[in-house]
Amino acid sequence: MYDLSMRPFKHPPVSEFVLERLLYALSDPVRLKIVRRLATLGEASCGELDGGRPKSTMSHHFRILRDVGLVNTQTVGTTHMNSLRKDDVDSRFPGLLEAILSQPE
Amino acid sequence: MYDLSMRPFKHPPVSEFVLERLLYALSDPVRLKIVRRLATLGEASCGELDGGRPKSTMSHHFRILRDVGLVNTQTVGTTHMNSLRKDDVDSRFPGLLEAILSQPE
DNA sequence: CCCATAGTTCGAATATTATCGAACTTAAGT
DNA sequence: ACTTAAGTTCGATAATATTCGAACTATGGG
Repeated sequence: MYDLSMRPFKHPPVSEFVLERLLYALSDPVRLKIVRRLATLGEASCGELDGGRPKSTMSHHFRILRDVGLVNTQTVGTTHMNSLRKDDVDSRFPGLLEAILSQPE
Repeated sequence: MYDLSMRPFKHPPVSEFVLERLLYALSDPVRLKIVRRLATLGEASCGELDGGRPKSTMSHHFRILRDVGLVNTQTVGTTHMNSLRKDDVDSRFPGLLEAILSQPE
């Protein structure tokens, strides 16, 4: 009973970003890798970033990344294009994303 | 059957630090606050940092902080003195700790 | 209109985690 | 010795998370 076009994803405003939740989101290896790849690719569909993992698993991780404000997802045709909310995260937590993503893998 | 003096705490070498685990450790509000206070105090006993929480709970959190390499604990008399392994963390993850701890509470 | 594609949602199993009381241990003081 | 102080460890419980299959839903193409 859900409608993709009528119910776009909820993206929290910057004012609702919470440091602890952001750190938690990034503490999962799968999610950290997603964020890393988005940082280099600029944007990517969900399918491009699964490492052979089931769609439902990836969908779960993307939702968490969206919920904490790290990722923006927009529907383009049948695919969901994801990108980092870099400016938003930077404005709320200056230097944080850079400090984390610049660390060696 | 444990012996405090014979079994000092295990502190992982810098080479074993793992970014994801460190982020996870800091994603808990209780632990993040411990680390924040250690950053300002320099060092503190376990008791000084409980927020009225039971000792067993605090002991749990300190162990996690030790296990990921964030905190050093040494026995001094009957108390355990904790301090941040700032230099170690910095050497492995330059700028990370600063970036996290400088964020507004 | 039918079908494939892309991804979400639901449900359930499994695994981790947080919290705390109770029992324990060591060091230090009396 | 006895007692207190400071933490740790154990055990149990409750809350959360991860993973994935199955069913579902738009969109776009033939």
